[in-house]
Amino acid sequence: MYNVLVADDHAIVRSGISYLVDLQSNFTVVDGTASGTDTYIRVEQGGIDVLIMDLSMPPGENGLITTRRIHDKFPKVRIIILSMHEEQEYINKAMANGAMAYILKSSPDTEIIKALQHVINGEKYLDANIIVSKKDIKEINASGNTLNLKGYNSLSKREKEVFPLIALGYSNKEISEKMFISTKTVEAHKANISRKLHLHSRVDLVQYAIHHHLIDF
Amino acid sequence: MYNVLVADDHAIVRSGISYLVDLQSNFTVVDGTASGTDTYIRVEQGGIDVLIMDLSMPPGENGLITTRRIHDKFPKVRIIILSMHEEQEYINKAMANGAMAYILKSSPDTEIIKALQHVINGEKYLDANIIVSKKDIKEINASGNTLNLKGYNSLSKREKEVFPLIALGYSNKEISEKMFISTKTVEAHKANISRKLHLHSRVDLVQYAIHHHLIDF
DNA sequence: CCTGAAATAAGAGGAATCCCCGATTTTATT
DNA sequence: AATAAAATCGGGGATTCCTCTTATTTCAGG
Repeated sequence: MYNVLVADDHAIVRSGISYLVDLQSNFTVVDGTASGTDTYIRVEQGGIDVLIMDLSMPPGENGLITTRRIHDKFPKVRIIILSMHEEQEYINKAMANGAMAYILKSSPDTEIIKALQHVINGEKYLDANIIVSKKDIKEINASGNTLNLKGYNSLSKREKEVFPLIALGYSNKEISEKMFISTKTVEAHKANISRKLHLHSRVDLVQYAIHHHLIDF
Repeated sequence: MYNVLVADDHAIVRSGISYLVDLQSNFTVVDGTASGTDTYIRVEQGGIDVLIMDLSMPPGENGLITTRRIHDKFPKVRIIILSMHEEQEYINKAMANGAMAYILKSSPDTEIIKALQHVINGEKYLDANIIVSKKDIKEINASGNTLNLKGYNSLSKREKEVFPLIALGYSNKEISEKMFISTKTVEAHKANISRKLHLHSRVDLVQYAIHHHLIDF
């Protein structure tokens, strides 16, 4: 019988997972935690074979850092990450920091069971619904090495003007007319923003703008 | 015996809620859905007394707009919103658009049970962990937060899926890959949305999506 | 069974964007 | 004054997007 700890900031999710895990004859959920620090403390107390953990548990320490800390001190604890994010970046980081399995919250319940069975056999497991391309892995490794911590403040005055307009859906032409400059200049600003902030698509720009409150809703 | 429909984009969460609800002697979960449009279609088919729904179900129609649509057409269906957001703004909008209860995902499971019992008695219910002032309650009852869905309802299911993706900045190609259709089909959906809602630019689309809460932030 | 809406998608032509390069002028800093 | 950064714009080719037209399949309603 393997003892399982469930870590998720949402009690409902903990209940759901606990129910699923307890249905398995060789697993039992012994506890639940709602934050990274609490999870670490609970693992420290011993008796945990498998940890099923969400990556995002605001506020406070997130699942990724907790994964790293627990894996360093208690390498025997198998960590299964249960996340809503299916971007390659999250998966890579989780696996690189000590996770043995990565499954999606949107996947059928059977994925958790599969992950449990794999990790107790010492095998890694990736959600069957995750599509991984070699190109993606290359891109992550390429961009991950060049860290830019400057962020938004590294943008110039003009770039800061252009940014929200892009996020709001204005075309290069519309922006150029609004600012009385050529579309070529808009292109330049746009490219500089993407380069400085390591954003590679319009979606990235929109998300960044939203999260940094460059646009109001 | 009351029939419950559970709507959440994460299968794990649906399982957890279903488990909890089925433990109650007078409630039974009859179905689960993962998107706003699917939820509406399921309610349309009948036999649903209570709907427990997440506010955020990307991509596609979100829970708020689905609440409004279902409440307009099927006012007898009691809607319980289960959300990760505890900001007053979300609560106000949900209640103003037809929800009978609002509970937090981070609350203990007992909150769902309390909400169920209240709504079948025709009473509204707010999560006990939410701090509400009397002033806030007045604001909840004010009608400023209600959505107007004249045009939106003329969109087809597929168009409602494409719309938020466009607003979030996805390119035709990215949308086509996400939905496993050709870029030509995406173009067709896009053109139909613009025609039906009389929106002529991407900015218009984004603004409409924001004001009608088609996208979650 | 017929009709219409919905979902799918192809072609063709022109507009816009993206991506590489380089260039000039203005502004700020040292 | 010298240097650096910012802001401006262009060329050219590849890609994508827009618009309009047409067409097939499926499916629900009368």
